[in-house]
Amino acid sequence: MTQKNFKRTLVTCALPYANGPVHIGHLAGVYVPADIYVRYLRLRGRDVLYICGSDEHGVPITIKARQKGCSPQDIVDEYNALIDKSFKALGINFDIYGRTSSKVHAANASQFFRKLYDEGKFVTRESEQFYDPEAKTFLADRYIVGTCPKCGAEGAYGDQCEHCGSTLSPEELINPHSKLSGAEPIKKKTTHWYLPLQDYEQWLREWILEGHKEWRSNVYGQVKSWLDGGLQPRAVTRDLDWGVPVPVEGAEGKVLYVWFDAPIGYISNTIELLPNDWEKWWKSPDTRLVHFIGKDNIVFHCIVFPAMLKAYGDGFILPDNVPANEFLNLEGEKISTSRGWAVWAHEYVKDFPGKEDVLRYVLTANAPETKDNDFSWKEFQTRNNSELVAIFGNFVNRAVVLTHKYFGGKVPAAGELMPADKEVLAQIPALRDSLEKNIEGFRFREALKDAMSIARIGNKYISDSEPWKLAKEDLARTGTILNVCLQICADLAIAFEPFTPFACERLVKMLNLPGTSWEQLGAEDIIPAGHQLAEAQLLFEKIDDAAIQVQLDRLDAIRAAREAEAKAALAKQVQPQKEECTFEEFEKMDIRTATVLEAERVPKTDKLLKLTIDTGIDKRVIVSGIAEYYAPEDMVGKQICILANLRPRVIKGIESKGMILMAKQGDGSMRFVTPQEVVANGAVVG
RNA sequence: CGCGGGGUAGAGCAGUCGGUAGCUCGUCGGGCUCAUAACCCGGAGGUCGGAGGUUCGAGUCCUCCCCCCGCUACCA
Repeated sequence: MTQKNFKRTLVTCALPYANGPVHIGHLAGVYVPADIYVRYLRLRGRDVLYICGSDEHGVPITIKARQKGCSPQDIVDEYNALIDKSFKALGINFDIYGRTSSKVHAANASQFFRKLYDEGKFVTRESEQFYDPEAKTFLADRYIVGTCPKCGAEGAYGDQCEHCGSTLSPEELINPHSKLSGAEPIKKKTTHWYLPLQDYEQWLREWILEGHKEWRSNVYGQVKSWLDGGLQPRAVTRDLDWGVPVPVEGAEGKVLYVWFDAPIGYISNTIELLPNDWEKWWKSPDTRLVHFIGKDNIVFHCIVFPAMLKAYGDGFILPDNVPANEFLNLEGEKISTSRGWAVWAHEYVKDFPGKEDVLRYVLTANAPETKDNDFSWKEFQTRNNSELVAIFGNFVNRAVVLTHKYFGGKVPAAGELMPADKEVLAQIPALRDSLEKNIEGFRFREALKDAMSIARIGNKYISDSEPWKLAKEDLARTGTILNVCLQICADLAIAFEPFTPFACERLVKMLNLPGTSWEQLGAEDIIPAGHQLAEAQLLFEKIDDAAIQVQLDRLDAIRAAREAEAKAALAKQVQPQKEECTFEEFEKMDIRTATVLEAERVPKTDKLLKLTIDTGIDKRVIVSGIAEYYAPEDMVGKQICILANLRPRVIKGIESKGMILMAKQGDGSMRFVTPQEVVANGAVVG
């Protein structure tokens, strides 16, 4: 895929937003594939720089800080540290994990803006936006809530009603109020700077649509769609007090919009790491720039950021590829940070110590490279037990254990190779070739299969040649076979390094190798005869059902909590007021207190109770549909209110004379209306 | 609404230029016993979302429709 001879590769990963931990969706979409790519390039001795960091500005962080009663800085400090730690624990070691709240970034982003500003690359626009007079801040549509004009549901957002799904604008909301302070938003004029993207349309067209037809279809298609639709000026500033201040006089209270701010973070973080040498990575045409991102980020990395860099000029290079992944679901449902539906990286490393590779492996084997995919704990277990343990780990164990058994752990010399041996050894270079092509073409799922094929070949070879049988009559031949097996083990240590680095480190130790390099992969003499192996140890261990059940239970609990919450929200929903009625109409209703004397279920019904009650004027029977909420024995002796003069009606063969008054909630549940203190039966309510 | 990606065996995925549908796991049967009840061989299982069309021939091209996910809420 590489058309040019690049001298070095700059790899960036989407900056995680520092208002929550990272989860498996982030890992599968961006960080694991990027890490595989970087490890591979390093193993090949290529010059690579690997950049990431937290994205720490923007409205949601200020909201979260307000909710928690702390400063935005406290929030980002917490998550920056947590995320950084999670990545390291999973073997994802960036050259720098920076942050957009750093001084270096503030200076760099500010300078970047200022240059474009000075050169007239922006346009300004005045617009009216909603403003919260109490919180003294402008409000995004999302932070204005009110009653939906279409379905009447409460709590509809300024952009959409989640109850009926209609798309709204804040103007349409009935009784709009700020989610922050509850105040009614007012409209206020404000001026912002915009990057006129349409000016770059033709250039983008040529650069991507003509020049990068090799990009993934989802990326290419998305870009084409945007370009065909026509580009609009895009705001690069916002009214907010958290962010990089707009470095222009009279722009107090304005900061750089995060999407302008964040990608510059890639550059800032490079500057922070290499203050004197960073330009080589960003301004040399022989540097290859690759952005790893998720599909929601395509527009920003393929259109907005390149347009920014183009506008800035000064030799900035553009991405050579943007291998965006689709999304990963969890147990069939969309991953959601706000709803807690996720597997968090920091919790995983706590729950599965020493199994960092397993997650890396599973997320790669099932990576959402071409479409959204699903992560399930059952699959996680199966892939560990049937693939990592049974195929990879087991093969290594077979080879090493046999070497210890027959040769005291010393690598036996290879005698004359038989056709079967040669055939096996010949397959490795072919797989290496495929592996290289797949990784360099960003097909990591395929590449992982290639690596696993090496272990499959090993298992087949050792089964077919049965060295444990030969050991009795022909120890030399046994030695040759084991020598081949051990070379394959060494191949595995190299080929799997990008995918499962921790296991490969253990394997290298077991094989007692000084180190590995990609160039050795496929050679027939990676481990010399006579070389002493270390003791056999298991590369991977089985994961039992109990460990999986713990995770499934946790998810069930989240699901249950969410359903309970939804139900509670439903219960709160209030019916609109009924049509006006006259006093005379009300007077006609004979509402009075009564006491339940007897209660029994009506046979063959789910909801009905037959109640015998004392109304003060008589004892009568009322059939009521409350059995789902009250058991008969709870009813006896209770004082309630009834509508006494309701026309009698036969229900299930029982004449019901009147109606029990119930308070009915939005979710359908009911409660009695009972006098606060016991009163005489027959007291008229009115 | 529009646009982009996707809809292929029980599950998860490949299918490059159109030429009798593949891979991994699971499942069933057999073999082996060195190995973490692991490994090896074989079988069963798909009208390739639906309907039309082009073609000697279509999962692969064209048209229409249905479903899922994104692009609009800074959730990769």
